[in-house]
Amino acid sequence: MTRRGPTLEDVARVAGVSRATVSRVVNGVRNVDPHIQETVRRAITHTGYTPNQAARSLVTRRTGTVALVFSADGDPVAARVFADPFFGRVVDGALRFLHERAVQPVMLVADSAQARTRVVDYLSRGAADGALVVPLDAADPLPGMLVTAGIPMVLFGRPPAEVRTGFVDLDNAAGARMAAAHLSARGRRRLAVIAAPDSAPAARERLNGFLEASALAGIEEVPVVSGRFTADSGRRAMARLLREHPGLDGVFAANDLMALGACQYLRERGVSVPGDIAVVGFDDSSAATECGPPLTTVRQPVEHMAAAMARLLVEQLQGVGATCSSEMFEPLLVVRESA
Amino acid sequence: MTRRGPTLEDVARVAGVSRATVSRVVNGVRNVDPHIQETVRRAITHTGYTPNQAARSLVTRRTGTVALVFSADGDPVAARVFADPFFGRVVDGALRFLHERAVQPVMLVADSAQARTRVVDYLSRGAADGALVVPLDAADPLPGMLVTAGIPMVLFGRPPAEVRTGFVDLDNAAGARMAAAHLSARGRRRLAVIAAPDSAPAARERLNGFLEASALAGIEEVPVVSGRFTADSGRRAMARLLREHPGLDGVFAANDLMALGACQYLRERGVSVPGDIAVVGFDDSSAATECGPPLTTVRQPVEHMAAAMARLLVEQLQGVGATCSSEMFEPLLVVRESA
DNA sequence: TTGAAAGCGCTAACAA
DNA sequence: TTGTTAGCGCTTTCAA
Repeated sequence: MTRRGPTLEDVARVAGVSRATVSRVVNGVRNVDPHIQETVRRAITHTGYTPNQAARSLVTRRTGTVALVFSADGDPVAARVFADPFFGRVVDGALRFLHERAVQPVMLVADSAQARTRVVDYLSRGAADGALVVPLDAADPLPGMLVTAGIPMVLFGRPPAEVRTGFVDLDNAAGARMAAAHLSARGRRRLAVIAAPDSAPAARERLNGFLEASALAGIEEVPVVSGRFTADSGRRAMARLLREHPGLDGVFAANDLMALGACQYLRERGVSVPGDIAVVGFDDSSAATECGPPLTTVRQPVEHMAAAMARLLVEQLQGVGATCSSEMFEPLLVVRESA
Repeated sequence: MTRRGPTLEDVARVAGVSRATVSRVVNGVRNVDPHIQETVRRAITHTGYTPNQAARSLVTRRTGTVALVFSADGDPVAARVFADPFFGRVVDGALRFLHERAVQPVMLVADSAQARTRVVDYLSRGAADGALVVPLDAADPLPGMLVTAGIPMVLFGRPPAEVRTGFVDLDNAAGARMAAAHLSARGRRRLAVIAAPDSAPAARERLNGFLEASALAGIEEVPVVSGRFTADSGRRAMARLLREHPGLDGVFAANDLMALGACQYLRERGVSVPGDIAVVGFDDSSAATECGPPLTTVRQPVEHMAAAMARLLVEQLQGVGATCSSEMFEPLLVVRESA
């Protein structure tokens, strides 16, 4: 199993030059006689030479690789990540950018304490130059661990205050304001919110933005019930809202999955959406289109955000950017049938 | 940006021993005095030492890393891979196995000629020890390229005859025969198939198996419409079948996502499933249970297959297994409500 | 059981 | 413009 290919030395011998010259040709350093360059190239194809990454990294302290990490605190990440096109959009945006920069992206999954340790190890050993981290839950300990380990990284979503790192994020409050404006423009006056735990900063911003815009529209009393980002928690929240506030005509949920749960519950109870109650979600994930009826929701420009995340990391690695720069993005209201 | 941590040398100095001894402790080689072991361990935590992967790989010719590659010949892989729970199961099965063997899996995406070259380069340079390749189309050139480059690899699905490599595969024809037998046992006689492009050998085997078993049951005329493995293509195929063959009472789709799309369409048109038309899928992915009604489907033991793929590769890397061993798996009919 | 020393294959100063 | 040389940090003989 010891694949031992030709080395620089071998190529040098064949080409009749020194190792250094071959290295220069391989790495495209100028100041090499075009004629010799040609000879060396021939020798390279002739020998079938491929650079050894380990040897290279040992001296450059670089791998040319960046990790894209999907991280969650408890459940199997794979089942979640590979069932929601949202993540496909993240991958697409990040990979496209990195490819253009000749940086090789590798994807990692961290869905247990053990897996997190392994990921931190992997990066600490220098197997990749930095990490783009997509945490599925706000309470995820991985970002903190990476900061502590001194790994260059950029996060998808604003980190907790104590974790100092670069990130990209959406103007969640603005998105929520759009949702409120849309509902009130459609004449809905008795609004409610299915929010999410305060531990997720994005969730709080969405709630606050919605309340703010409702107030501006003259709607003061807006009942709030908290869910946990899951469809099931959404349906439960909807049940409670319906029980305690029977006159509702509009609901905003802090993500699509909860909006989906709410719609399911309403449909089962014979409440028409949007006839009786209009529902607006957030994310524009696959759940939005699969919902019955398709969700009106607030869309994040995920691909752009992912590309920006990659750019921030690359700049940081090149020593151009700061280690903590961040970038904000604007959401977009997508009107479908639910509101 | 030159993260330069403590080295073996530093630890050795602190512990008052030689580099070699520290190396032995780090790598758990026996024949080290327990007392000294303790001292070294203390020195390691004290200095915050982490091994340098490049230096290590340079001498061992190993990275302890294996690549899981998703590969397709044309379209953006990410959008497809991250929308089909099937791939989540592959990832889950492979990762679980590799984690237990202390092998770090990294996932790569190869969806263009350029990306393929990069993946081959990545592996040729020794950034990972081998590859588990999941080709989305049969015409995919990547497996051939990797064989040529001498990269240890195992494929998901049987490769073309000219590509000599290890693989795992499902008896797709047998699964499709089960589907046909089930439908005809339930008294369905007017069957149709939502197939997939011939470029996917698994898809062709499923189609052939179904037609073969239908013929055996005395059902000769079976209309076939091709989808592209997505829910949306499934709903479109269903629409066409319904239009062109209004008397259908049973449909077999080459994967669950297309079956799901078909069910959605039927429901919308007020066609009862399975009352009017029975639907059978293939895969038993999470789409099967999320479908309304839950899908009767042919289950692939995907996790087992992926684990086997990982095992074959690891054995090959350890010099235990042959470079070309393969393993076949049997499908299982899972009867739910749709047929 | 431990240490000394020889590389692994490459890049990058520095000389020529 | 090219070659010489000194490491990068680690594992692994080989002696002691």
